[in-house]
Amino acid sequence: MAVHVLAVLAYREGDRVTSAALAGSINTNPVIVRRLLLALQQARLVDTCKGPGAGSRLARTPGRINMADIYRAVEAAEPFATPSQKPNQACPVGHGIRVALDRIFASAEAAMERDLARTTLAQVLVAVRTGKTRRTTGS
Amino acid sequence: MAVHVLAVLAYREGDRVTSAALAGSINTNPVIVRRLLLALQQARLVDTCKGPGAGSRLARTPGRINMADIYRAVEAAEPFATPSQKPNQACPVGHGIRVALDRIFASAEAAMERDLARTTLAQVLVAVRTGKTRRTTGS
DNA sequence: CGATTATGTAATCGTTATAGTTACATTAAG
DNA sequence: CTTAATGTAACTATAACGATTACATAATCG
Repeated sequence: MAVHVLAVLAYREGDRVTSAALAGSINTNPVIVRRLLLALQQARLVDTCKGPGAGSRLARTPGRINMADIYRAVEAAEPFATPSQKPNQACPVGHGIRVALDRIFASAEAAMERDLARTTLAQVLVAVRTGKTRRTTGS
Repeated sequence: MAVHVLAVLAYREGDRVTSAALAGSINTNPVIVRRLLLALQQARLVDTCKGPGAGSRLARTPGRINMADIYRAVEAAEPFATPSQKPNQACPVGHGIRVALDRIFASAEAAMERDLARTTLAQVLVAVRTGKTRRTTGS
């Protein structure tokens, strides 16, 4: 959903857009959009002003924002479910499994982010217009 | 958590283990374990028998089961949140964004699975025992 | 200054996913 | 037939997320 917000901002390149207008495009509530914008502000992806005639706009050109930037800005929690309860420490497997899995999952997430980084917001905008996804040619 | 189950099974290589015993190691309920085992059975990762003295064991050696196998067996839904409501189709961005994002996310997930596939259950077992994670040397 | 416009933020509700729990049917071994 | 195990359904609890309402705050413009 964060991508949608940024895509609309990219569409109106340069213009400031209000949270109400963004919410209209996503079919949601302005408050939801504002909460998203807070995260995007902290990540220095958007630039928001208050007051009449104000709103948000991209902090950089769409070509310099990639999907990994957005993912990191928005996705606070890990994509892997962390069990609420600790495993049985008495069991030889339960004892060390957490650390081992954390490493593996961190690596997997890093791989995913590397892939996401290959697509910029500008490319998403082109894909939205044409219906086809274009990627940077592999390294 | 599914990894934990399989790691314990790998630890007792060959032996059949009951869901109650597995639940003891994970500090959870036997029913939870059985629900996991159902998914692992469908993925042909474990072999389960009923009756007294029965239980589950690995269907292949730990060296021939990797993290991507387990991930695919267990993770039914996508890791990316799919908005409940459709975007506003009247908006030029809302119109085509779904398709574009689906492709990007599918690619990212594939990248993650490729990374997960680099670690076998046997390697996890070694890591659990030694406290260090070893991976296959990059391609 | 003061009215208007927009963001920031808290409180609350509904939905969904997952873990957990209890209960019971089913199957296989002895 | 008894017993030990899985298969499965029903229900509860919890957490995450979207949605909604409400209100404080800041900035522009008359």
